[in-house]
Amino acid sequence: MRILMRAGEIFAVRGFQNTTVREICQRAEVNVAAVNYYFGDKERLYIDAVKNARELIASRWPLPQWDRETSTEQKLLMFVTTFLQRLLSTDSSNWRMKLLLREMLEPSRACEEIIQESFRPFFGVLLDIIRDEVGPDVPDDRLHQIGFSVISQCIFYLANRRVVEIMIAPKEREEHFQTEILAKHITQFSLLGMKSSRPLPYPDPTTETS
Amino acid sequence: MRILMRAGEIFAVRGFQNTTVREICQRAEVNVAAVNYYFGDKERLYIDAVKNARELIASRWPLPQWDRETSTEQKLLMFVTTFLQRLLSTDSSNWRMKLLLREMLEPSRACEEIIQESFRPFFGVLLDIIRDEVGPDVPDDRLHQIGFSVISQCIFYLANRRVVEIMIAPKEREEHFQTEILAKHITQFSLLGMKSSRPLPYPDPTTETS
DNA sequence: ACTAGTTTGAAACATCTGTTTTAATTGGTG
DNA sequence: CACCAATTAAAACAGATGTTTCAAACTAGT
Repeated sequence: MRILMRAGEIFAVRGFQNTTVREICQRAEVNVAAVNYYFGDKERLYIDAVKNARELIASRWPLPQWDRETSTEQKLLMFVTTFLQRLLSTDSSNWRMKLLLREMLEPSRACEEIIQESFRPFFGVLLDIIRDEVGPDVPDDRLHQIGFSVISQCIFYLANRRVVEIMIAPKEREEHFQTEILAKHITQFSLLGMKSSRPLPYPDPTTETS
Repeated sequence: MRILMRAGEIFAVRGFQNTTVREICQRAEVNVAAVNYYFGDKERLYIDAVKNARELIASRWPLPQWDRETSTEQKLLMFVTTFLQRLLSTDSSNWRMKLLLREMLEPSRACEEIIQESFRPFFGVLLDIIRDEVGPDVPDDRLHQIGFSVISQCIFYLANRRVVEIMIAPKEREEHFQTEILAKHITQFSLLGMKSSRPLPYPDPTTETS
C-alpha cells in the first residue's frame, strides 16, 4: 500500500515513462525489488495505481443527491462544483485526479477501460441535468455537444492550469478563480448557453480579406 | 530541415521523453550523430521543433480580418472557426498544433516563453471580441473567465479527443462533430453564455443529503 | 526452539539511450 | 590533381533503468 500511494503521486506528476521505479522505492522506503515482488512489473503497478485512484475519487467527493424539488440550476451548480472540487482540490489526495486526467489526455491501452467505466456514468448524470433544462425535443447530439461544453470548461482549469498561471496575475487568480467562483461562472454561462438552439449562419468566406 | 520535420512529428505524438534520437534519425534517414552535429543535443532539437511549429501555425491559418461592420457574432464565429481549424485540421501539418498543445498542457522550461508569445496575442483578440459584446462595464476578471470558457471548449476537442471517440458513436461523430458544426455550437453557446452577469446564489450545503 | 513460508536487501544483469570519438567520404577551389 | 573544410558513418562510451538473482532476515504456527 505504501508503494501504491507513492507510485500514484509520482506517476500523477511525471507520467509513466518519466517515473523510475528507483524513485518510487526510495520515496516509499523499500528496496527496488519490492515493486517486482508485489506487482510483477512497473506497468501493473501503474494500472493498480490508476484503479486505486478511480475508486477513491468517487467516494471522496460523491455527487450530491437531489429530489424532485431541486431546480435544474441548483443541480447543475452542484454537479459543476463537485467536478471542480475533484479537479482542483489542493488536499493530499489531489494527485489521484491528476492521474486520471493523464489517462483522459493520453489513454494507455491498459487503462482505457478504467477511464470509460469512471467517466461514462458521470457524464450520464450531466446529460440528465441538461435534458431537464432543454426539454425532450432537443436531439441527443446537441445534448452531447452541450455536455462537452460544460465538461471542457471544468477540465481546462486543471489541464491548462499553467496557461492560467501565465495569463492571469496572482492577485486576480486568488480573488476570481477560486473553485466556488468558477463553479458559479461555469454554471451560469452554460445555463444561458444551452437556452437556445437557434441555428447560426456561417459567414461567406469570400468576404474575408485575409 | 529533414531532421527538424521528422523530429517534430514524433515529438508531437510521443512527447520529449518517449522519443528517441535513434527513431528520429531512422525516419529522417540520417546517422545518429547528425542530431548532435546539427543541433547540439536532443533538447535543442526539441526547442527548435516547437519554435518551428509556432511560426508556421500562424501563417497557415491566420486570423481573418474584419472591419467596423462585422458583427460580434461573426467575429466570434471566425475566431472560433480559425482556432478549431488549427486544432483539428487533419492535413499533414496537424502535428504542429499537437506539439504546441503538449507545451500548453505541460510546459517545458525552455519553451514556456514560446508558448506565451504565441498564446497571449491570440487570447487578446478573443478578449477584444468579448469586450465588444458585453460592454465596457464588465470587469476584466469576468472577461478572462469568459475567454477561458470559449478557449476551453475548443481545446477540449483536441486534448480530449480520445474521450470523445469513446463516448460518441462514429456515425454521430461524423455527422455532428465536424469542425464547422462545432464552431457554430461553441459560438452560439458562448454568445448566450456571456449575455448576463447575474449572480447565482450558492446552495446551502446543509440541504444536501450525501 | 524449530521450521516452512514470506519478505527484504544488495548486487548484478541486460538493455536502452544520449552522446562522443574517430575515421572515411564528399564537394568545392586554386 | 592536391588540399581543405564540411559532412557522414560506424563504433564505442557512459549512464540510467527495469528486472532478476540469491542469500539473509523475518514471521507465524507448532
